[in-house]
Amino acid sequence: MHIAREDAIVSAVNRLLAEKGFEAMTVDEVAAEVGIAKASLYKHFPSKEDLAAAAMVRVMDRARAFLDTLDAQRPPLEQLREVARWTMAVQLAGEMPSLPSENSSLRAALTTNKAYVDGLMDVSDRLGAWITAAQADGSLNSALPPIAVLYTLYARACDPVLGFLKGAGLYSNEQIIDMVLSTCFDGLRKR
Amino acid sequence: MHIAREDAIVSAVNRLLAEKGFEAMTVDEVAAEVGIAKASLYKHFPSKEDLAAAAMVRVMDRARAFLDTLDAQRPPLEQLREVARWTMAVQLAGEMPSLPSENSSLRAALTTNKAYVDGLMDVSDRLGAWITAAQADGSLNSALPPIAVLYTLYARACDPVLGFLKGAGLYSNEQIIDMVLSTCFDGLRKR
DNA sequence: GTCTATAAGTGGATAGAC
DNA sequence: GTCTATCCACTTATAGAC
Repeated sequence: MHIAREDAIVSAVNRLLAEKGFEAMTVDEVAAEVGIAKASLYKHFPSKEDLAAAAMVRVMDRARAFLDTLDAQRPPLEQLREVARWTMAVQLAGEMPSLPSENSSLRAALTTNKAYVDGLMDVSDRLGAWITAAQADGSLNSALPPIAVLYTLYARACDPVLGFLKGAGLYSNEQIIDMVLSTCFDGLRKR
Repeated sequence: MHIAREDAIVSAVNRLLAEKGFEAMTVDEVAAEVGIAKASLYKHFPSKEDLAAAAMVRVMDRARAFLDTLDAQRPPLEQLREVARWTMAVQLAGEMPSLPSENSSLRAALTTNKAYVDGLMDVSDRLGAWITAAQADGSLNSALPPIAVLYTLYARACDPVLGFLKGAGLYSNEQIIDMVLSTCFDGLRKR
């Protein structure tokens, strides 16, 4: 009923955000995709920003659920690689919302959304633990500040290289992910 | 006179595109920054897309001019590294237009703009030659298709990691560029 | 809660005088 | 070529009936 409908709304928002981004997505489209009137949407979510925030909260929840499935016994660098693989798979599946990274009304709305911020903090803490562990065991470059590693991993979720390579039409999704994983962890230089 | 004014227009467009992106930039803002009426703008450029295309053509010209300054005697991998460094410096200086990479009216306008396409092809050809040379001399990972390397380098021009690290406020522009250069060419894994 | 209808505002583009 | 003034399509958001 109520929850199911809001779930359908968030699904539509998530898909449209992945396809066109926040600015190009219109509330009319969301309502049309859900099959309800626009005014009804606003009974569930008070603004377009809140719609996008709800989609981001869901993605963050999906990420945390994925982290829960990982085998805690495996080496930390492997965990990080699996996380990067997952984010790229989500993006290639057309399920990763694409948001403006700066100077937007959406940024302010997101930073004041407790559910989103809490989720982001949780994910960052878990990744941060693996990063420091991987640097301690010598598998990750210790010259890089952990924050730079964290951002580099987050950036895989919106890497335009995935879309470019997909557009080239020469490689499967798995090949694309493997190539970008290679550039991310092994670098362009020959090992 | 005419040329100087159009140059001022393109400069304003370039700055606003770097600051806010194509969709968030309004033609009113461009006119206000140049100090002329909006209708006058449209005497010089027939559409907002053409404004952005002109900015992209200028960036492409700047890139080609930079390529001309490189010492052709140096190893190809060094050339590629210098190109990546340059694109990141331009971005950090707030002079790199940020455009939607897909599904936009702008994409169509750009692909039919001969000056832009020619410039892009020229740059791609020059980078492509260095890429294959670097793979031949063993300095660049030969398992990666050259197109994947090319896109990876292009992506440095719009890498959100630069802005994230700048926002952290802990590092200088030079440090940020060196870190991202390291992750790009050497990878996250320990060497 | 859902709907139709519309308010309120914005942005790209243009008409027409000078 | 530049200006003022305006048009028109579109978008977010809301009012009010059911």
